[in-house]
Amino acid sequence: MAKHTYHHGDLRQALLEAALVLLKTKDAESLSLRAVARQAGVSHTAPYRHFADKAALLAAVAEEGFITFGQYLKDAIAQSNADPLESLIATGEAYVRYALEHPAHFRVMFKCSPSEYDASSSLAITASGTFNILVEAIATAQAAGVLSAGDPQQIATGRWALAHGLSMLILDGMLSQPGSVALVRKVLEDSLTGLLAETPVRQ
Amino acid sequence: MAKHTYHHGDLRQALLEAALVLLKTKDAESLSLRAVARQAGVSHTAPYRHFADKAALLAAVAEEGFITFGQYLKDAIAQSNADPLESLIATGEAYVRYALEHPAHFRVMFKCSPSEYDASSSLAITASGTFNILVEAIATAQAAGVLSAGDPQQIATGRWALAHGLSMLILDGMLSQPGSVALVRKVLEDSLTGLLAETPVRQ
DNA sequence: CGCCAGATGTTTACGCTGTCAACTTGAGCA
DNA sequence: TGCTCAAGTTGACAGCGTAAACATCTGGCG
Repeated sequence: MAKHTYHHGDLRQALLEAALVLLKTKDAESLSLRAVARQAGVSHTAPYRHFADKAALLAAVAEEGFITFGQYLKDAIAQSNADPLESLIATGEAYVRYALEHPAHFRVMFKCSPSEYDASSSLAITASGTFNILVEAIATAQAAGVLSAGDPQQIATGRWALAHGLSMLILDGMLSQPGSVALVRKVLEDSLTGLLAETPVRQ
Repeated sequence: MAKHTYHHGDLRQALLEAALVLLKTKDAESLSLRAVARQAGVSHTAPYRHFADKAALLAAVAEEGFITFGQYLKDAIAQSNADPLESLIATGEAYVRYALEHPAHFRVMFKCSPSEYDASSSLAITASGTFNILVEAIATAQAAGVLSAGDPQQIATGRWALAHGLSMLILDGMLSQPGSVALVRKVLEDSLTGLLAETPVRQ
């Protein structure tokens, strides 16, 4: 398959890969449509044949991110030796680890304009699929009897928000990056056990 | 004080106010240096007499945000009737409320490039001052005996991260915005009491 | 086989952006 | 009074997202 024909063959995929290459070395801000096209060796308007606008390209890039991101979460659960509580800690750690290992990509994933989430877009479906990994981990822990009852969706929201906040704060330099790994685990644990001096009475 | 002289008088402050006006109606992305200058009724390079570059202007805008943001937190504590646990919940709610009421400004506050936090910049000092409000609320709760012992700084990090994550997720449309108020309170409470089925043993 | 229609990629152009250099204005001090 | 220098302006440049007009290839139909 000749790669140098006028017609590219699969430019859409090539553009996504080019974006990934740029995100490895550049930051999220400098990911311009034109830079992606250059990286793919194509004119600066060629992407418009495959994406409505820059936001659509970023949405596709974000979607790819959510897939590997979900893999991080699944791997973390798989390596928890079926310990449901350890799974919850591990997914939180994996969340932050993904953010630190792919900072630019992570930023793109969560910077897509809200309009991109409006409809039942492909991105929204993929993102909520990733979220569901967490929900199921919580349901598993509840079924094992180690986690209190409650809406798994809502509990997952709390865990997600905690990991997301930690990731963002570290990425934005508001937390000292060295030593943050130990801190992340401690915070994730505290959030499970609670912070009260007296153990609360549960019905 | 004639406002219409060639020399503006206090253009720096005027630019910050112009930025605030724009942030009320526009989103964070469209806050351009030139738009701020236009809003202030001044040529598009005038800001360079007061700010090194766009990032410096955004840093100043962010700093102003942290001040009113800190006021939200202080007000929340003041309205908690000296109940230390309620203070912790209320600060979390105030955090999210600020984010929802000033979404664009909130985004600017946490989008300043990490380099802006490098040195002991004015922004970094103000931001950590805001953070300290939380730290002190936690120390107060510990002194009152209602919160378990532990590094207040680290516990505050967890609370901050949780509120930050909730804010970001709501702003990015990943959480249904209606009904999010109740959810926020529930999540903040759960994070205090913990999620375990069995009450953990404390040493 | 020949050829045309439409998908795919290019060129050109527009207004916007951040930033720099050179210029002008005027306020305050000697 | 006149000089100096901070403060503001004008004009320019490259890069950006995007639209319109154009070029080129490919698949399917006669």
